Amino acid sequence: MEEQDIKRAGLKVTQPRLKILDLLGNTRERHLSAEDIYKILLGNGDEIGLATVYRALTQFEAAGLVNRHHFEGGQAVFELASEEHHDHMVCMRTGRVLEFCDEIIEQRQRELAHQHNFRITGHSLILYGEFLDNNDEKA
Amino acid sequence: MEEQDIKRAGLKVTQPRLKILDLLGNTRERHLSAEDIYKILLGNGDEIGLATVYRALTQFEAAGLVNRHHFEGGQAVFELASEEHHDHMVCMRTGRVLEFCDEIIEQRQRELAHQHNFRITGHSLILYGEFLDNNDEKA
DNA sequence: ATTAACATGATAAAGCATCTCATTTCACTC
DNA sequence: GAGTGAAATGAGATGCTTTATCATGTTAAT
Ligand SMILES: [Zn+2]
Ligand SMILES: [Zn+2]
Ligand SMILES: [Zn+2]
Ligand SMILES: [Zn+2]
Repeated sequence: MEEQDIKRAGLKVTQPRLKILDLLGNTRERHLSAEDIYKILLGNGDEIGLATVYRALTQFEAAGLVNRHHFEGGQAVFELASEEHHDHMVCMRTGRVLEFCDEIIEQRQRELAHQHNFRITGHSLILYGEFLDNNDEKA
Repeated sequence: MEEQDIKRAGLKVTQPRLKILDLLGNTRERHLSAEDIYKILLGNGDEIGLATVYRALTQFEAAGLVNRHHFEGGQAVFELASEEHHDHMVCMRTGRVLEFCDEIIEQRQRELAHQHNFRITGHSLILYGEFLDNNDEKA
């Protein structure tokens, strides 16, 4: 339950925080910008401020509830943190985002880091391009 | 010669453009932000505007002379385009950047894209962390 | 040298994100 | 359930990076 997540993060359980987590968990587009979230909630008739959305997302990120990604051009996007790590393919035509995780790549990153005496704390792998089939925004 | 590069890009050969390309080619820190470049040139006694730096870099990027990267936090960084592609390890402690290229990872990216009917037009792979040896800013 | 197109740079403006602060809400006690 | 202090909210101001505007200056070809 979202309430437990918020409490575990050492934060008060408030309406804005619940609304944001609920939205992130129940939208079909996993990756939303702060402004997306703000506008969707406003559209739902909820009262919320953009500053609150940014604040909550930053706190959720610090607590490991949410991940932030900087896709090319524009705002950062946020998604509910999933158990297993993944990277992203981003369609420059439709905005569609596909998640993937490849153990060969992940392993290779660790090897390269080790070779260079580098301790990895995080990484970002994003493939930009376009999907050749057209089942993009259909159902 | 930088003059040829600029002409080939369909741009007029001007002092600011020459200075910027020259700086990018002759500094030991390959990866510089627009403001870095602006300040270094000012410090050299050159007269230049920040807007010109941004404009020139954007034009150089469009011409393939320069690559832009969005490392975490803050400004984009620019570097002279090298013949062969590479990715980056970024030290969060010192700012040191190490370039690498791993054919296994590159190949795997192509395979994954193909599997998902995705045509890659570009990608970004950045490892964040810290170097464990301390030969960071020495020599 | 003339000229027309292009480039420059100071400043304004845009876009994204964070900060400020007066007011409200939460969580806990009695 | 009312009282209380701490934390959170939201409107707006502010900050930071980047782009747009536009009057002036420069380039390159005649
Ligand atoms: Zn990964
Ligand atoms: Zn994702
Ligand atoms: Zn690569
Ligand atoms: Zn590089």
